[in-house]
Amino acid sequence: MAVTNKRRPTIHDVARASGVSRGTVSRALNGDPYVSTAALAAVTRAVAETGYVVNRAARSLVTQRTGTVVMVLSEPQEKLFEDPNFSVLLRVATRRLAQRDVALVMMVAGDDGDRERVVRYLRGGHADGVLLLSAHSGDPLLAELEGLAIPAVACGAVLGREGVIPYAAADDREGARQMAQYLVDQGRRKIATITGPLDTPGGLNRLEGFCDVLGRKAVKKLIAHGDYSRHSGEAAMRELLDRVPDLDAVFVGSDLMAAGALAVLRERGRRVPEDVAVGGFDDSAIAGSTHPKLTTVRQPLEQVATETVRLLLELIDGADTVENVILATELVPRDSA
Amino acid sequence: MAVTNKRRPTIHDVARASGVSRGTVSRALNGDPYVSTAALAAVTRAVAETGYVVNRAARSLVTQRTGTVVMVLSEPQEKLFEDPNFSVLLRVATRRLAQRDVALVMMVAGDDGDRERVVRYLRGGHADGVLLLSAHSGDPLLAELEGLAIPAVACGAVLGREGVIPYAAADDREGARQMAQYLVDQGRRKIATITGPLDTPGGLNRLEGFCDVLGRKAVKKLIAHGDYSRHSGEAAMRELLDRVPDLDAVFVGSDLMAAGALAVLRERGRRVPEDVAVGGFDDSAIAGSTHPKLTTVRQPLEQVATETVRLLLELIDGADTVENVILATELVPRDSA
DNA sequence: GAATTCTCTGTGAACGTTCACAGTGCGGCA
DNA sequence: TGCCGCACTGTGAACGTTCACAGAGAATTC
Repeated sequence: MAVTNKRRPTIHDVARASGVSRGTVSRALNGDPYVSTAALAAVTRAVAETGYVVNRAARSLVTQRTGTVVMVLSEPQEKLFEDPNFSVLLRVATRRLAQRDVALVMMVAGDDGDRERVVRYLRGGHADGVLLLSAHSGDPLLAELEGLAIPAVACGAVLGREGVIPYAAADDREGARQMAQYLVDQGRRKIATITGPLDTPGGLNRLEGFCDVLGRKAVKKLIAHGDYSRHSGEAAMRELLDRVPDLDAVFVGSDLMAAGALAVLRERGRRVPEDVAVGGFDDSAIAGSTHPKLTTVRQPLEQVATETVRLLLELIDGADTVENVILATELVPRDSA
Repeated sequence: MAVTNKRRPTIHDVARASGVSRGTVSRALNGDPYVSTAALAAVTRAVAETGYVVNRAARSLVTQRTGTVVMVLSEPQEKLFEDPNFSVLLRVATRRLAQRDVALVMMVAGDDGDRERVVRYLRGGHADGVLLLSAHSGDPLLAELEGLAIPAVACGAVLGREGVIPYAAADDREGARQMAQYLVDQGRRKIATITGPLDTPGGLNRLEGFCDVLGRKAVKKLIAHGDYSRHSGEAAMRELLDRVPDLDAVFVGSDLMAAGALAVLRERGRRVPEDVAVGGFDDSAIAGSTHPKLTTVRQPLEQVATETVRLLLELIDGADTVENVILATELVPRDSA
């Protein structure tokens, strides 16, 4: 264990220390089978001795691979920070990639300037793949991405490009069905819904699932739209109450919006769940902290993240295509319904 | 605008296209003043024409700089995702770094395996600097970091190393003073507090500020401890109510814990703010979504992130030392006090 | 008018890897 | 015995930059 030396040890140092050549060290390090056991042992010892760590820059200069993946957050309104889901995705993805010694670079693609930076970064070949988060269908980044021909995978489907950009996601539609059915089974008769943005899979598919159970025509007047923000949940709830004063349940497309809806219901003097039952979606941290606690649909975010990473790594490793992954949801009954 | 060419253009291509030498292109690209306006124009044009983007690997091979900074999350309990502050820090830091064309790679340092990976990454010279998030004083990573002699800056002080690891942070102590004084001014007489972990600056300094106003001896029996989680806020509130049934105010060290405390107060039949006033800290998203809305202390997280990045870049640019930055807090009166 | 400085330019070397190629020695097989 | 293939090894070149150096004119100074 050498004291802090000014110069970092190179592969030459390891070669000298182990008495073999550069090439053999490289082979030993990269798991080439044509390395004698003696050489392998010598190299292993020398690496430990010198504290050698491969220089990625030099390696990627010749291999044309970077060992880096970019996570792009395309969140136009800066509401990312309101979304507790995001942190889960980040944490899990980082870990999974780190296990394969792949570094995760974060980039925000909020405005045109951001986007240009992302594209420049990718075009420069600084990453082997892209992990897309909350990409909307109209996102101009998507077109640019396709031109780049770089492996890309999304967390949650990218609407309109389901066949183009592979993804892993929760089964939003089935989850919504579960909740709608649950409300029906509780004897609710006038069930409204507050959707997320319809250009996101969560917004669209949760509405679809809702309609699957209740009938598209029957719920026509019982739909209001939000944008996943708490505030939009409040606004949509007000709108619904004005339009359909006698509603007795509402399925809200995200826990955060549901928290907003709860506040409005209270403000309007409706008791939850006695007068109005409320169902959320996500089972995020906020679901346990509302009053009353939120009955919601749990989506397996950790698994979504794990699978997304797996897909991306497969593509990077040369797979031509990969199968999308859809994960099951689970209804979590609490106090609001 | 060439069609997707197989080979990425190199500096040689730009040199050829602009009729100058490699060296001149490099100089033009890096803002060297000794470049004629004619050459600069030719290079600029050629870059646009060829779609050239510098190859970072090649550059960092010779400059020994990577253009990369690591953000390390040392959060032993996986409660990162409960913390809305974190996303703000991440978003702002990413942006600020991107503006300087520095990439941000994320690493989690939860267990020993994680930590080993972080150290190996840094020892390999893969990053120019480190951004520490929520590092506790006993974190073994800190010692390793010092041995590495790599620029490191923390978001929030690292207790016990304030003089070693530079930081930007909110003025926790003064913020706590503001809240304590506010509660006193409202006529509250028996003011308790729930602290964060005392090995974090937020835990310690907010308690200090509280004591500054109320007197250390006077509050001896009125202190309970939490760990920033919602659940710990509930437990601490119960403990306080059992010990001091006639308390009429409580200053809670984080909004999330305050949300827990509110739930317990309600459960025990105390009206907020009539019977008990509650003050939080952070002004995070949750503060607006509790019932009643939380009176809290706003810490300028975006500024904290901005300043942290600035300090780190200064160190990377060669500054020997930098001054810690302490930012002012602001009391935000809402309904809970 | 010569010497000196200043601005700008091109060139060779180096950064630390991997890869392709050309061995070398050894055992088996005809 | 001679030949071939096999297991393993070493070496030169290449990846795409930047940097130090040297040199060419032009401008400035004495």
